[in-house]
Amino acid sequence: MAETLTTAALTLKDIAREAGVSLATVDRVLHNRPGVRPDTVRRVRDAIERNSFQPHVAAAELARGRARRFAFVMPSGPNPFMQQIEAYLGEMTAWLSARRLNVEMVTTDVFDAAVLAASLETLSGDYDGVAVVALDHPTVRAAINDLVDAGSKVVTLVSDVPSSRRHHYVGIDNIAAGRTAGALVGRLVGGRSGKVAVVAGSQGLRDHAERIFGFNQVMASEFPDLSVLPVLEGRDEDERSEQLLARLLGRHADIVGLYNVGAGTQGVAQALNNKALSEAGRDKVVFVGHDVTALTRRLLLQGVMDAAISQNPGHEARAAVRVLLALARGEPILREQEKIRIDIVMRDNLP
Amino acid sequence: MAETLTTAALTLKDIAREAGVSLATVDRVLHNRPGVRPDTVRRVRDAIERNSFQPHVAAAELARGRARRFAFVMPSGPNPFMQQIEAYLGEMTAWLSARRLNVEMVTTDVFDAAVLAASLETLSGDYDGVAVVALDHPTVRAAINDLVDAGSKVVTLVSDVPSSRRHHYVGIDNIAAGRTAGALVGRLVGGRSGKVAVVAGSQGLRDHAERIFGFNQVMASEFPDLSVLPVLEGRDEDERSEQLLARLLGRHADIVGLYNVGAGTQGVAQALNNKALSEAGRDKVVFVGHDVTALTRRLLLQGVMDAAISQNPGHEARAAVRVLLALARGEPILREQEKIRIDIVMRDNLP
DNA sequence: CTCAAAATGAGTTGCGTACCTCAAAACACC
DNA sequence: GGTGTTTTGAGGTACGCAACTCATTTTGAG
Repeated sequence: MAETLTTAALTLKDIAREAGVSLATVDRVLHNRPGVRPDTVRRVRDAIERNSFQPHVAAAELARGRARRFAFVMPSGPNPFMQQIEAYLGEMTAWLSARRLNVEMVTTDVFDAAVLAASLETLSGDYDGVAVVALDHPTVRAAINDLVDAGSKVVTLVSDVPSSRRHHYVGIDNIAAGRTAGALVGRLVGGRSGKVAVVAGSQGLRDHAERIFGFNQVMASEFPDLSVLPVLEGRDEDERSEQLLARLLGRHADIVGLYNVGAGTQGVAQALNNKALSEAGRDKVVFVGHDVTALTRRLLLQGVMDAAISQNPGHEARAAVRVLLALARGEPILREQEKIRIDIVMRDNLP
Repeated sequence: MAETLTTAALTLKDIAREAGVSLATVDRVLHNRPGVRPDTVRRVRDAIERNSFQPHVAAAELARGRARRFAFVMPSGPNPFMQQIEAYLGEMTAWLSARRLNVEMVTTDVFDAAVLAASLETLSGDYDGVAVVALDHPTVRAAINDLVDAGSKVVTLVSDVPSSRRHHYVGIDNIAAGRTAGALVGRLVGGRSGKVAVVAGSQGLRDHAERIFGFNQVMASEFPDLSVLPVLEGRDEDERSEQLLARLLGRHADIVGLYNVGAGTQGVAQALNNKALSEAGRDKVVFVGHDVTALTRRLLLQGVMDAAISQNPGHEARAAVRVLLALARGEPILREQEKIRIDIVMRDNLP
């Protein structure tokens, strides 16, 4: 009827007694300090293991004294998604200062490898942890590795650099996101056959490329009645996206679906809402895009957009902080908790 | 370019000096202990406010000494959703014991108000916090209020008792969940017209009733071509659900959609997979249900089920612990973080 | 066996708060 | 003014660990 999930509360002193050594030696083992025989190390580790001893977080935190410094390296442009991340970090201030954590925002041009790498270099050695929205480029990869070597914990945010030695990635699986978009477009089109348009920022961006890959995968294998048109590269700009898409819609009368991979949503929506189009009596185009912002929220409510694939920015911000903290403390990471899920947002489950 | 989100690290001593009182007095104010003139209380509060002082969580936790005890009151039956919650709590053991938190599972018949209330009464006074999957019934409400009066922090889990004085509810908005299910069934049916079946556990359960309400709302207002059949009450049992549904499918040849509100999924799926049905050359029935379990996962992959509305059980378990801890510490709750979102899970974004 | 180096023990201090005691001061009341 | 009560100050101890010093023991190489 009742079952306890936790163990007794041992202290380092107990471990020392168990292992037959002094507190000083346990301390040396626990912090990988030199001057302990391998044999003794093993005995201490065994005692810790046997009793599944967990150092008291509060005591450890209190004893170390100095506060921890984390840096968030974010794009400098007016990106709503990033602004939301900043906003959520702002909401955590009480939480952060109660734990004596200092979080600093560093903005930079994350799309220029050299600039980004330079920004990262300036942080070297000064921070316990760094979260960075990273471009996947050799220069950036080197900068990240340098940070790691300097002792910082590094977490990539939103966009990963898998070839670097970063400690963790906080963000979604973009291939799965693309697959989900594909499934949604296919299903929501509802059996009609026709063409599907894809608008992306650039196929050079890792996350965009991966999403397109996943999207095509699903379309090819599961919706043979739908054919995907060549990807339009709108560079995440509204005007350009609108023009390209408008032209495409003009050329193909049988477009029934649209996947907008990145930003430029405003332009895409305008191209879809074009008067000439609706007057031609064409079917509604199923429109699936990314991220819940003020704009996409409105479009979903209006029925212009049918579904948004969303990675909760608040969750990303908080997860990044928690992961950095856990890494800095040497605690295990709750992988399930820190995993960023792919949310499907439709009108009725708008958050 | 760089911006800090946190404030200086003051201590209680600083506040005492600021307010012109001694440490003891600050302590009395902070813990609402008696024996301080209202005027002095104000001076201390002002000093705290002015400096936006935050007590050091780690120090407070260390000083109080004794561990905190939390109880989770859960249904005793073999409910996969609840089992997942237990499993996720199990994964947190390291996290919990590092914070000296004791979590105990108490199983009981949560569907019997008297039994549940009795279980709650036995916990009175012994726990810092209680999370309970609660039936909304006057007896239970009273028991919850008693717990609150005895000094425990109380959180309702999955199913709420809004009229009680519980401190927090960790779970989804079930009306919105029903609306989402409605939108999914409607959209995935893809323009066909016909009838929609609804299978629930019982309309007496608050969460089921709310889901049905939301579902009907959307169906009525947005999908006039679909008519919802009277709700089948399967009592969350497989056999009963299967029989009822099979009979209904036999009577109505034009059922195109199905919403399974609660459990009994196995039976529902079997009724749908009935040979006689497929041999009759009928269209596929769009099937939307709740929760991602081993079973629904399989059904989604097989294409039998089209979408699952999910409230992430891991998230619920962790949120309940975090909320109880924050309440016990007197910390503010990060509402955005602890809000349980309604996830739409389809084959391609299976977690 | 000798001696230096390596390993270990014993101990201290401090982190910021909770919680407690006891004495002193301020106050209210008659 | 004296009395009793309320309010405040001063100080101590404890929590579990990090980080450090210094003395002592053990070890291994010559």
